[in-house]
Amino acid sequence: MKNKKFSQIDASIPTIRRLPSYLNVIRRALEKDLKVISGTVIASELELEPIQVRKDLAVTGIVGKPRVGYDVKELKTAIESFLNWDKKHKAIVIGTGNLGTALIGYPGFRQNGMDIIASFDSSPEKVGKNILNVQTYDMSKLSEMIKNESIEIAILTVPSEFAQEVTNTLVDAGISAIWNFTNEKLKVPSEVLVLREDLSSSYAVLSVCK
Amino acid sequence: MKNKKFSQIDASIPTIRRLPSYLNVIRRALEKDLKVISGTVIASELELEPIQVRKDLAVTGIVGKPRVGYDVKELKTAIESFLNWDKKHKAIVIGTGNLGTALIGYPGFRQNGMDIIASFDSSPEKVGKNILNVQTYDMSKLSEMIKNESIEIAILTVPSEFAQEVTNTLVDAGISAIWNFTNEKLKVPSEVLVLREDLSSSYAVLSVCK
DNA sequence: TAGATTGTTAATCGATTAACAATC
DNA sequence: TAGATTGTTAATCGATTAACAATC
Repeated sequence: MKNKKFSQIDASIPTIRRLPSYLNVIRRALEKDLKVISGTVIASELELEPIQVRKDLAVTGIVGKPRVGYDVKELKTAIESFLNWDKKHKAIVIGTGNLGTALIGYPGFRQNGMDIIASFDSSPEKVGKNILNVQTYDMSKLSEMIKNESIEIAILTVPSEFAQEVTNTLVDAGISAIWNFTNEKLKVPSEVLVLREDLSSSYAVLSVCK
Repeated sequence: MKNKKFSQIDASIPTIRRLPSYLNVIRRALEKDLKVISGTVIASELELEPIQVRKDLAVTGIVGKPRVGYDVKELKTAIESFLNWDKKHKAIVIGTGNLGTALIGYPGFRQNGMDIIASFDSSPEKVGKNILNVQTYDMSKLSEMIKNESIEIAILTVPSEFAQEVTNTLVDAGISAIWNFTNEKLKVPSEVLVLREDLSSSYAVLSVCK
């Protein structure tokens, strides 16, 4: 694989967010045994502009062939590598309600390097249970697990009123990224990355846009 | 409530997405019996720029008082009305797995006008079950329900491989908005609004941004 | 070859931020 | 009154889109 120049981390968030869709299309092309795929084709499948696809793909360092397109295998590798989806990312889920359980089973995670190694809940009847081979522990074990297992991502699906309290524990234990599925605005030190998955804001878009 | 001029629907998507957070802060202020709140205070609670908050709030038609801020009750009403959260929106959930079940129970929906009146599943052992007073029906009833009950929003949480098939049924029955929780790019006619809730793209951001 | 596609440089578009007069 | 905050107009910033030469 020729990476030629290493393009700095100059990918915008919108670009990063589109890459998984490209990867979907490309993986499907690979299943169909296509050797080569053009930005034009990817764009039309996703109803995007070809120029946007080309610009986005460029950040992964891929080099295409004029008139032909991109080598499918090479492109798959380039995107996976750019996204770090070719490496394991240890994660935990905090709160094993329906949402937490759904996320543990989400196929798009495991397929792409996310390794959920444990879940946590404060309810005694959930502790000790096993969800798709993921063991549920008591909250008191949270801190220890983060420290000992070098967890990268904490997926937070507890009820909103406990969100900040749990976050404080996570931060003290040295977590580096929190995926926040609650409606709470979390207060964290600047070195901790919080990504908010905000269903209310999406619902707002639906409500306004008809 | 003085709405003065009716500002066209010239709110950007990012603005619309921020409004629910403002509403959260404002509702909390109301619980504390505050009469008035400034954009500066809202901004600092959410770690945003005051100018952004003022600009965003302006789209709701609210008029503040220099040196004082906004009337809390008036502002709450203005945002709720702008978002159409003061009206009922009939919705259905298709696919009552863990994710569908979680969404049926999501408090931020019911509180803000979303009225989930039914759910659908293809598995016989789920049909007839009751989740938080929401009845699960067989998929064969889907089309009829949409037509008879004037459903506005279909929340799609079926496995990806059935997403397009179900979508076709929804579109044929005359749905106007689909909230797509699958990874599938849905093909719909241009008059149907599809909002994709894309966990893969968020996971990509987390993976790249450390 | 002719023509489709890439990749780069420039133009456009839209959202965020800054500046500041008006105001209570 | 003095000073904090609003709301408007202008400037900046960044992402998307357009144009086009290079190329296989």
